[in-house]
Amino acid sequence: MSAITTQPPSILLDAEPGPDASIYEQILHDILEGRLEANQRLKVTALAGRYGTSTNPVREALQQLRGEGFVVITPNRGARVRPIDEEFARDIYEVEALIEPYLTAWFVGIATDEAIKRLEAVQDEIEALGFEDPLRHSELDTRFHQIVYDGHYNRHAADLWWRHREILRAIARRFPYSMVRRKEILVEHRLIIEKIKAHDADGAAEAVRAHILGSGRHIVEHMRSARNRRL
Amino acid sequence: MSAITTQPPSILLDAEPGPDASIYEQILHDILEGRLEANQRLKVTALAGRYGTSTNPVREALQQLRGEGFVVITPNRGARVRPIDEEFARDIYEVEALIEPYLTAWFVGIATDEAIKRLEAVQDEIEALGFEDPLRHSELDTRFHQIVYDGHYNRHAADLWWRHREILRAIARRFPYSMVRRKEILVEHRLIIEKIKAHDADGAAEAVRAHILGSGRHIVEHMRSARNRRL
DNA sequence: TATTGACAGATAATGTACAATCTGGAATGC
DNA sequence: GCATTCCAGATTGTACATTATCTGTCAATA
Repeated sequence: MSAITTQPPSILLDAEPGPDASIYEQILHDILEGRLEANQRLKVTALAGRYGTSTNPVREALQQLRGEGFVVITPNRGARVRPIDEEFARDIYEVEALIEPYLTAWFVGIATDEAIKRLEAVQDEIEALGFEDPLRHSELDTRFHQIVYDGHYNRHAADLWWRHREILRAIARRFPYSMVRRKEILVEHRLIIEKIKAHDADGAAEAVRAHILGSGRHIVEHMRSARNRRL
Repeated sequence: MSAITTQPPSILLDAEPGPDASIYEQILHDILEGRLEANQRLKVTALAGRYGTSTNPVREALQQLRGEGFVVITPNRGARVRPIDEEFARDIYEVEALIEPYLTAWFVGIATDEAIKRLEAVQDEIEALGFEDPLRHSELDTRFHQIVYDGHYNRHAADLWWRHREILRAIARRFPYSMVRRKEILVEHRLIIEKIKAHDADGAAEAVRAHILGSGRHIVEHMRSARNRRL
């Protein structure tokens, strides 16, 4: 997939979309959650029934999702869920390993003490939580990075990050963090904060890069072994 | 805007979409070409009339374009053309300055003599043409980079590049290259080829980065001065 | 008998027409 | 002058018609 920069970064986060949520949100949620699985055919009439509306809203939602890359549509043959496989995850991580350091480096230059405090507060909360509640952890982890990226002047890059993040979170949700990886995450976050506090833009960027690549390796290996188990 | 990786990278290139082209292609073409200008309201009935169909295909095309970020839709208020202004151009160039070096660096490792020959052939053609025909130049320039990026394993990144490229080409079409910039482009391309031939991945990446940033600066300055003239 | 190809019916996508709902602004009354 | 009401215009949702694709049957052939 690949698009430019979309509409509102659709803050759907983890919350279950209520019955008043748009068809788009519901379908996307079901895709990310795995309820609509990879390559599954998406028939408009079936979806219309499932979500209790007529076909047109479904058709439009599918077109939007296609534009965003979550759905593949073949003319006269309908839509399918775009499979989110290892390669795709790896591809996204590698792009993130470029974008996030770039976003971070700029943040270092403009970071206020107050912003850094917020960063530390979130990190404290993460450590206090200690991976008990995976959903909550994911939420906090997202907020950690959001503090850094949200104020960036490059909205396009920030939006790209958000889009990628949504996908990666959906994947990560399927796998628990290993004990080793948990420790690494904490260390990496602390290192990032440290570099930011020292106003070391290059160091912060490099720390973020390592953080992304570490997470990517971890997830991709998880996916691979899950796939092998299925064989 | 920001999406993931879309459908077929819709090879619309420069060719005028024929009457059999999809509504999506026609609208996108008209947006990139400037016929539908920034912030202009996109009324479904009007578009349906313009392209000779009913409203539904238009609605779906608009949703796809929204997913891709070319159109902004507000609930119950309809769609508008997303303005492609200086900031947006700059944002895209900066992201490209990250992605293209990354794509190039890998190419250096797998580049065959044959691929390098093709690269040089295109470059020869570019120099022979000498900016006479801007459209043809743009086409060749795209092909030059395409040779490098098309075979990359990271389809997501390659698709992102293509999407960005389409937009930047649409912008660049509005402005002629200055004499200085023309010379620079030729030099930069030759430098890139040279680094690739030397199997210097880092050098090639850096050369590409400089190339992108140079083009970006040139275009953004053009846009800025055009805007100032309008005031 | 097994394989292939054509045909037919079912199923689903795509396009058209229309109804319902919302928005924005003009007209009206205070 | 200001708020309210009302109406035109546009979006959004529903129903239906048309067209394309898929599947399974059946006959023809090797």
